[in-house]
Amino acid sequence: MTRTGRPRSQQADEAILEATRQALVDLGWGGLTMSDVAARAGVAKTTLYRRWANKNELVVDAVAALFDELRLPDRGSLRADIEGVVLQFGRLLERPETKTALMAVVAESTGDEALRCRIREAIVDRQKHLVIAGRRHAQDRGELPPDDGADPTAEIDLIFDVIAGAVVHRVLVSGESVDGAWAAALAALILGGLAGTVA
Amino acid sequence: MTRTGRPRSQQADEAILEATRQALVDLGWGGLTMSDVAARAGVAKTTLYRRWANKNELVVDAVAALFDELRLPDRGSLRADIEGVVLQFGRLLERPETKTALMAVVAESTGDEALRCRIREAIVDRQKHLVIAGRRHAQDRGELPPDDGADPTAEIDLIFDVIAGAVVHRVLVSGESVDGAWAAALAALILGGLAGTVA
Amino acid sequence: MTRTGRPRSQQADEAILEATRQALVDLGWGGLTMSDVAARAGVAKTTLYRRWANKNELVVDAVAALFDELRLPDRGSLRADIEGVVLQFGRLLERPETKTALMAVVAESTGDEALRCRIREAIVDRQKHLVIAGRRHAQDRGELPPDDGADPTAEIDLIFDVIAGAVVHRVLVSGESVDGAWAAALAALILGGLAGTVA
Amino acid sequence: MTRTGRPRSQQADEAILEATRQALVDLGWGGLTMSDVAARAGVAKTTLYRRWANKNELVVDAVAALFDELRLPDRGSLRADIEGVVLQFGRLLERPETKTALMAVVAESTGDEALRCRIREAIVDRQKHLVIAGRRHAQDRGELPPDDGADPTAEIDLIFDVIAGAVVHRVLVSGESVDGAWAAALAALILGGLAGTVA
DNA sequence: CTGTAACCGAGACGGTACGTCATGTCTTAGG
DNA sequence: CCTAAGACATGACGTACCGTCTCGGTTACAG
Repeated sequence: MTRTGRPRSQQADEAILEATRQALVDLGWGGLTMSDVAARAGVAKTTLYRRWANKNELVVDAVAALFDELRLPDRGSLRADIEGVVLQFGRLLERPETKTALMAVVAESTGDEALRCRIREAIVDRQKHLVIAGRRHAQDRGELPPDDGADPTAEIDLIFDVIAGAVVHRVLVSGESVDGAWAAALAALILGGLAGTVA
Repeated sequence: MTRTGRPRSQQADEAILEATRQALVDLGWGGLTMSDVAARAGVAKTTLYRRWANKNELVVDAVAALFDELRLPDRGSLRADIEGVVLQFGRLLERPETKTALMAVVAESTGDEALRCRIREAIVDRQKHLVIAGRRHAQDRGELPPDDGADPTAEIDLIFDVIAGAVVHRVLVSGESVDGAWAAALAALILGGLAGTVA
Repeated sequence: MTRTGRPRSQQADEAILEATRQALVDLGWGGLTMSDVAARAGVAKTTLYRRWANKNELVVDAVAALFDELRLPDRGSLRADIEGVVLQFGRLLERPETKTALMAVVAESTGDEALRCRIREAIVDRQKHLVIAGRRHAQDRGELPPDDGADPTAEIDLIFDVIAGAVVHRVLVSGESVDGAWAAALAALILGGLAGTVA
Repeated sequence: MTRTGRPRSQQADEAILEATRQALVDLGWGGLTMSDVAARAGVAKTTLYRRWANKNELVVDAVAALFDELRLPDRGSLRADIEGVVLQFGRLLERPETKTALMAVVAESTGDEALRCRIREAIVDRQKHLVIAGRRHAQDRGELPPDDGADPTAEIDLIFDVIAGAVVHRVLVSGESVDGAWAAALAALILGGLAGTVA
């Protein structure tokens, strides 16, 4: 089977995603329209719909790219690692394109299993990996006990929900920023909690 | 200035809010339309717009009523109080009308200060009150030290963001349910954290 | 059954039909779009579609109004009556809005029985009435024999197809104008033909 | 200058024209699309556009081929010749591909001089030739006087507009078929008219 | 007990975005 | 140079919802 016909323009893809992010900043989720994105990207609506079936999927992909920048360098201690990831995630969520888009697509994903999967793959799993990496670093340093054979999934999920949930809630619901003091307080709470549950 | 003219129908209000919740269950946030709500409530669109300026405000009020049922009975220990409120909040969020609506209005509130205020008054403050009450109960029992004169706001906000954020994240983003075991684990983490920060 | 709701704007109807005729002059049949008509009429597309289901029906109604002006005053002789109606019909067809629209809707009416009916009622029957009236005038004057009891429908239809067809063909297909000389020649041919068939 | 490169496929031309006629039958003028014609002909759109600039020209050529079959055999009398050509033309117009296409391209030719020329060359002149031939036959037989030096163009055009117009109008506008009786009646009218104008 | 003012239903209104479709051009790989 | 395949920019399509408005008609309080 030979590939035939004109190939899709790769540069159109990136132009569309960038236009989507810019439109989110300017107009918010509710004001974002496919026509506007197409116009900003210098692309026809058809081209846009050929790649993404609807607004939700487009925005997920556009926003997902922002999560690529999340990293977990070894900062020398579990406390520093937690503070680092909290600050990083906080700064990411405070960007207007993330702020306006993330909750909206999560809301739309209720009752749309395909969208939920796309979000999980593109965004959630990428963050959860940070928790797993941080845990491994701490075990290597001896700050946390090594795996005892029990499944650590539940604990990882809990820590993930606490960290990500707290940051999301503070930024989007409470509407306050994530600064060093708050990050330190959250890290202290979690460290205490880990010590308490371990003991 | 005397109020004259035909008074507004009080039963229309409740019919509209109930119709809104039902429509959210059936159609989700994206599929909900004002016309549909009006039709379900047996009411003209005019009547609807006379009371709520737009979809967001209507949904906030419709959903806010659900949060009235949150209570913090004294369960005898801080641990039990936390587990109780986590389970209560989890069950509330797992209802389809809450699930689909809450994140959506939060998303819309980005860049809409009036909407953000309405959400804060109608929803957020109502939940935060639970944290404050639980803290006072624990102090009365001697589980937590009494106020030392320092402003406890920061600590209350942190605990609130952690509890509410973790529950929201688990239910809406991770897509898993809040059961007794998870509630116990979260309560344990927070209790350990409080002990650690206090010590 | 009581009439309820806001009544339709009668002035919108006429604005739309006039805008349609003007758009036909400017753009021709192929270039005419519903959006453009709506914009010219200062009316929303919805308003337009509420009244006419598609381009064809709209144009039929817009053009039909032009045929209202066709009259058959008694000019004193059958020859003069024929010449008069030929000239009138020729002038009507030479107007750009008629020229471009008439054949197009006739073409579309192939395979659309509803459209064919609409055309017949709104346009064709209105013209055929002129032939019937002219025949009666001529009988009153003694130029044609009175009805002998036989059905005159076939003869009327033939004369109608010859006159209307010849004018349409000359103007639209041959692309030449209908002037006095041509009208006289056509009238002479028909008068001769009538005499021949009668004799 | 030598012709180089791959030569055009001659069989593609006929496949396209035949596909066009078939598509006209199935979909009518309004429903006919270039993509569909290309698909039916098993040909790429590029190939189609390389030969015909647009839909109108393609359809003119596709339909014009049908007019090639018009003939005027000498049937022995002017009356028989007229009846013959009327019946022939009627049968041609009653074919669905002709019916739906002819008026449509005529309508489009309003305001498109190039298209008008193409129609005249491909279709109109081919028919008018029949009138000229019939006239010459009749003169040869002595049924009509020989040319007296005056320009017969006006008379030929009139007869042509009357015959072609009447047939077109009966079939397409009145929506009735051209049968022997009607053809005879039309022939009688024209013969009477010729006699009357000559006398 | 009659105004009158604000309410009510219904539904038409001007807008705007939707997602699809057809047009005519272009860019590939291959004949 | 032609061909098939198919992506491209453009722009109209007909639908749906928005939030406003205009109707005729309905309360309930005021004079």
